[in-house]
Order: sequence, then C-alpha cells, then structure tokens
Amino acid sequence: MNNNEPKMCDCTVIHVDVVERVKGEMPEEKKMYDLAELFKSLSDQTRLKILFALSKNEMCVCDIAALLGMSQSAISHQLRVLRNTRLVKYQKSGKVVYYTLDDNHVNAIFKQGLDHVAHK
Amino acid sequence: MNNNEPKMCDCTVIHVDVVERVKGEMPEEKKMYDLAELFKSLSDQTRLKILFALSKNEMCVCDIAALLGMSQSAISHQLRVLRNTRLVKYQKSGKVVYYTLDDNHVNAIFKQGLDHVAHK
DNA sequence: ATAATATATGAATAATTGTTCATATGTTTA
DNA sequence: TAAACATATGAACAATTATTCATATATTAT
Repeated sequence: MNNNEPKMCDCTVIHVDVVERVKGEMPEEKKMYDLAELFKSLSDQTRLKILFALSKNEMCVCDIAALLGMSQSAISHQLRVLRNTRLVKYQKSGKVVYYTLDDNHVNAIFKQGLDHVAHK
Repeated sequence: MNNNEPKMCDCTVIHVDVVERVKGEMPEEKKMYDLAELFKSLSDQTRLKILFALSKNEMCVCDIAALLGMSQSAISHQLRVLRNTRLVKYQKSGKVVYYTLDDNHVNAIFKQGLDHVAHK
C-alpha cells in the first residue's frame, strides 16, 4: 500500500468516484459561508420570537422588549444580528424605530422549519 | 408617574394593544426551542457541506471526511448533531455506515436559504 | 484468536455568542 | 437650552460549541 500520498483524513476513502463528483458540484465557499450566517441568525430563540412577532405586526424596540420580558439592550443587540442578515428592516419615526420583516422569504423559511419540527 | 409596577424592560411600552395581541399568538416555548435547535443544526458550514453532499449522494463517514478534508472524528461528531435534529438518517452495511438526508424537508429549507442569500 | 478497519464518543481546549452594564447618540418636549 | 426618552453600542463575562486527541466498539479479514 502506498503511504506517500497526503492523507486528507485518518481513514480510507471508500468511494473515490462519488467523492470526486460531489466535490465538483459543491457550491463555492462564500455561498456556504453566507448560508451558515443566515441559519446562525435563525438559531436563537430570542431572535426567532422577534421574527415571529414581526410577522404579526410592525413593532418598535420597546414593544419587543416588553413582549419578551427582556432588556432593551438585549433586544437591540439581537436586532442588529437580524439586520446584518437582512431578515428585518426598519423605519424611523421620530425617536421610535419600527422594525418589520425584510421580505416573505423569512416567513417561508420559518414555516418550512416549523413543518420539520412538527413532523415527528 | 407610578414606579411601583414591575418593569419588564428599561423603556416604556408604546403600543400596549399590539404587544398584548401578539403575546397571545406567540407559539409555545417548546416549539420555539425545537425550531431554534433545528436552525442551530444548520448554522455551521461543515454541517451544511455535509447536507449538500448527502443531497447529491448517499455517503459513508470516510468519504465525507475525505470530501471535506477533515478528520473522521470531526465528521462523526457533526453527524451526531444532524442525527439529533433528524436531518440525516443512516444505514449500516458491515462496518460501513451510509448516511442520507432524512427527508426532502431538508432540501426545501436548504433551497429557501440559498434563495435568500442569493437575493442580494 | 488476532490484526485491521470504520465509526463513535468522552475530555480538553480554543473560539464564538447572548446578555448585562454603562454609556453614547439622536429626537422630542418643557 | 435642559431634561426626558428611544435606541444603539463597546466591554466584560458566562455559556455554548467545533475540533482535536485518545480511546472504545463493532465488524471483517487473516
């Protein structure tokens, strides 16, 4: 057996053909990175509750904080995460900032997820 | 101003009616928890790559490790996460364990996510 | 039975993340 | 202009997580 080749893992590749083909089909790194960021954004209960709330109604930061029984600061930090992944957008009106869902992709993903967890 | 009431947050609720209504519509805690777990499972690049690979072909652990240039142990740990959220299932054949996507919910969620990140 | 191999897993460690606290910014009202 | 208020944000801390390392389990081949 030839041990000169660099081993990529500590076991032997079993189906070289499949591995090579799938390697060719793998999406670019950047796309995977963005996708992971999106799901990371959805991976926290507080943020999911915020998104659910916004799917029902436009809301300002204080309302969300009251709804979830959390500090204004905590909510504000989480809203930034949701803004960064373009899951929510906002609109200022005086000193109040109203948040809404960015589009209905968000609702669709949310619903798919609920289907999965419900489908016991 | 009355300071005897317990403050749920450090700012004033602005739209009491909306907050109360949405509070009534909020899904049960357990459902939100499960949903967060699901998205947490999807929130890592390595796991997303594994899922993408499995959407193309059934694969054993060594193949996945080789495909991603990672250790067998790392992949095995990540596969456990994916099993726990029922995103993958497996089938033993001798000492080789073949993994596949659990169902096509997974593909659907994956695709929704890609749509969102592509939609610049 | 023994050796080789595929996979799983516990412990340890480094990196990431959610919340709090203190404070800053910007808008409105007095 | 000063005080009040809505929101944002940097730093700190605790909790969570991804990977590595060492090792265990189970199956196959010798």
